[in-house]
Amino acid sequence: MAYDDRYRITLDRILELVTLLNDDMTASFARDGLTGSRAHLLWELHHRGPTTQRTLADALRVSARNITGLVDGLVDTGFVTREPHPTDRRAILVSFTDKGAKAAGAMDRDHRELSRLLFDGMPGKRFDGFAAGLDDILDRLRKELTK
Amino acid sequence: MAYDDRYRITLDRILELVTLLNDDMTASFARDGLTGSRAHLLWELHHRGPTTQRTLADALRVSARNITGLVDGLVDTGFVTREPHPTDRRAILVSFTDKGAKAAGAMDRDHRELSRLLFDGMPGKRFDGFAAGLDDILDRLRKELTK
DNA sequence: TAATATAGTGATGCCACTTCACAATGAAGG
DNA sequence: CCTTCATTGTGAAGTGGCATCACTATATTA
Repeated sequence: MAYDDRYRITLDRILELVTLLNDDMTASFARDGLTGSRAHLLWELHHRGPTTQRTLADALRVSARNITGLVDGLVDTGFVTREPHPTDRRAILVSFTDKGAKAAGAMDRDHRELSRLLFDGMPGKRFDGFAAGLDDILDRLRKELTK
Repeated sequence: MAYDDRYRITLDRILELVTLLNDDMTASFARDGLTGSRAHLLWELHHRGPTTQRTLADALRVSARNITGLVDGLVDTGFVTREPHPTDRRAILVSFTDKGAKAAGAMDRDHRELSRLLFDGMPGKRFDGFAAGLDDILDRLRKELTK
């Protein structure tokens, strides 16, 4: 088999992995009453603590307007609250409710669980080989996209 | 470093790969005047030839109603046409226009090009190691999602 | 032929995302 | 202090993907 064909087949497998991961995570979020975007916002909040909407917009790389909408949804469904910013009266701090904090914790656990599902019990050499190749690919892609 | 941590870091890298690939492909589609979903439909058409909307709905795993919308968009932008089905007067055959066929060809080339960008020049052993690990992961994930 | 299944579409609604315009507030400089 | 400029967030309006429900037209089958 030509190299070119092996490359294409492997790329197809990567794309299949993308789909499967996406489906798995989407389903998992849905079980918690979340969408992917809202979960992403929660994830960011989990790592930053109470955060300004502007900061969230930059972190998620979406428009400020879109953050307003996502936070609206998360407030309606009880995951976060909007608190006044202590020093800047223009700004708003988004914070977890109890429900939101719990959901973020669940995401943390799901993340660990998924990583175990993928790798646990895999021969060390295979894992290392995979990780090395993955790093290589990532470097190539990052370079391509920045240039 | 604990194994668990290596697993989590590697999962994070996979997720970064997902994002980068997604961005790259989305940008590429946009250059051709396409969205991801419309490109997906074209891709399917490329591999099947003139196809019924019902069949497309099953192939893309979306509702029939959604296919109507996607085809509407692709007709408006000149990528496909709707032709009567020769034997079933309920059904519609979606076919490429010249522009659509060219776009599908371009997607084919882009796909090859991307696979080369990712793998070309990579040491054979590293590629093999990556491919083996990828297959392993894919098996685990497939099993998890079917059960 | 009558009952039933199937292909496609209108209506309606949710979610993610954008740009543009604008109000309130903050910051910097004269 | 006060004017000018920058920034935060939101209303308005639009695009696109997606779903369900109701309905029409056309098969299929008993």
